[in-house]
Amino acid sequence: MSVNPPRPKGPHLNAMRAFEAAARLGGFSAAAEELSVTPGAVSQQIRALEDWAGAELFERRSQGVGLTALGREVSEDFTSAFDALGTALHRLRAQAGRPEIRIAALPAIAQLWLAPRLPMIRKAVSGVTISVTSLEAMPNLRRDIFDLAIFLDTPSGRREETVLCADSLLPACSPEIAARVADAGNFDTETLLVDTVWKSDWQIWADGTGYQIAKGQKTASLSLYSMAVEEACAGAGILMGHRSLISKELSSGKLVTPLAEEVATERALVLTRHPGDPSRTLRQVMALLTS
Amino acid sequence: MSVNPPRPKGPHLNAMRAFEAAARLGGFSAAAEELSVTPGAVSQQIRALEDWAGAELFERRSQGVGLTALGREVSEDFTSAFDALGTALHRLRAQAGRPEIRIAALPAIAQLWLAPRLPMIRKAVSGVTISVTSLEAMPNLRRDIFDLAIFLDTPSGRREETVLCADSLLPACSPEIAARVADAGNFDTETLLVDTVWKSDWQIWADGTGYQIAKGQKTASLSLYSMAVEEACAGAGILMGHRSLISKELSSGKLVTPLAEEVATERALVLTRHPGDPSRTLRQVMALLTS
DNA sequence: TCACGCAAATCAGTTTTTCTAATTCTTGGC
DNA sequence: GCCAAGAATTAGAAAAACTGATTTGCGTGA
Repeated sequence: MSVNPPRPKGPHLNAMRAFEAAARLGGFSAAAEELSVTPGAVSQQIRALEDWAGAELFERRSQGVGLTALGREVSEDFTSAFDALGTALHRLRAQAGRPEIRIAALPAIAQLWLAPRLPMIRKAVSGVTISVTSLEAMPNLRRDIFDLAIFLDTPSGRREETVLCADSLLPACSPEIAARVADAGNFDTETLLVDTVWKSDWQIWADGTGYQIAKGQKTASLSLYSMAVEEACAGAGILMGHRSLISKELSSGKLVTPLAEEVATERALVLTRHPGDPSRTLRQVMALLTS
Repeated sequence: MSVNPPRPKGPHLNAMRAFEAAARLGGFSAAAEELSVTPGAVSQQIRALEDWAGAELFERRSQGVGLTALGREVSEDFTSAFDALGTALHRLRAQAGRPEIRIAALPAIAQLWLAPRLPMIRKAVSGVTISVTSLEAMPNLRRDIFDLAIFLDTPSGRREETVLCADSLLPACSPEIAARVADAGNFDTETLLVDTVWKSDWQIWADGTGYQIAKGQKTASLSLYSMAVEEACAGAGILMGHRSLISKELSSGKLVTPLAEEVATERALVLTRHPGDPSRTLRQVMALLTS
């Protein structure tokens, strides 16, 4: 019982945040992704928290980690605390009066679906800064400060979600290629345009329709879907199109469907807002996006 | 609308914590005290948060700060979020199974009231580490990780508070000095022992009893109350005693009261625990302290 | 059976954040 | 008018957090 021990300090806030993210997402790498840091950083932070508590929060297994009983016990507490913090931040930004709407979207959605609608929105809410950030994966709206997110996802039916339009897969190409396919009766000799993020789109479509993709089929990979669309318009091959994203090209005739079969997927273009009361401007933007 | 803007980041967690503390305590210096940093650090953190939000959270006034409308609007959100975080931490520590009870107390209370009771407690809950930290001011139990706090305070009647004993002021000195005072009929020629933290104790007592403290009264200042008690026992002067802290010396006769007048104060020795369900061990320790 | 890949641990070195220690500013009270 | 209190503002120092490279452990598919 020393007379004046240094005031005992709690663990660092960042360590708790790292633990919360890892617990919620089920792994250090996923947490690192969400927090925009390396997995090593998350590992160190969580280790620090465990050292402070004097007990392990995760079981380290060869491929990945799992929560210990203790970790499971406390993770929801941390999650709801950080949710509350996120909500506080959202309110602060909303009340601070700097009028800004931040939208997160898949790169493909940002360019093919959102971009054509932006001018209309900017005009309707002039004076409000609209910023669009393209992300490969849906951010956690309770943590990252976005007002809206538009991603291709399976609708969950939660109140903060709005389905913008259903998604379906259908081949699309320039009219010339469509003619060649019609002549040949198959697309075995054509190049298939494959988006690296949605590698399996062709397979999904084939499974849904009964078509076979030939062993020696030529393919070309593109890392950006919008680039694949442009290539398809330019006659570089056949794209496996998402109807929600290429409707403009289809109606203008730049792209046509060489084969009629269309496969509906369980996913849809989903607009998600932060849970909590939306501002008037936000409601306005949502209405414009939904219409 | 650049294609891949860096993911927008929120403000640092520490900045939010600094804001929350300053908002709750009504000033940067008080927040700095609670967070164990300098006021400059708090000032910088809050400035960073304001920059992020694009709006001021505090009105800077000549002596101190006041919340702006915006600051007032959001401060409770942050407070409850950090309260939730504190509770999560408490639970983590409690569940982690490292059996430890942390007690915060005024130095005087730690040495004069708690120390004599500690051996009994240690015996009763052997295997549990009992740590005592002496602090000049009551910590915020929702933030600092203490299980119990014992301070001299006005009871608020909240559930987590237990009054250990009422406090009252009465002069105390060695029997020799008491004899001299009885002979002279006053203490004008004696030295008054003054604790620097409780400077006004003599004045409070004088106000309560009608005694006058002479202009040229000799005084001796001590920064530790327990040292003042020792000095009084050694015959160095008259101490303004807190009955709750010197009852042992009074009953053993080491200290006696040269004047019978005792002044009750509205304060008491208050035991406070963290709000939230106490562990079995904690309940046990509380029972021992209360008895 | 053996590379391979995945997820995490580790560690040194670097970057970023945070803090301190002075000094300055403003203003209310004596 | 001078002083004290509380905050702002620096530069520089200290602490924290992060990266990048490497290692480990284990399941998997050729």
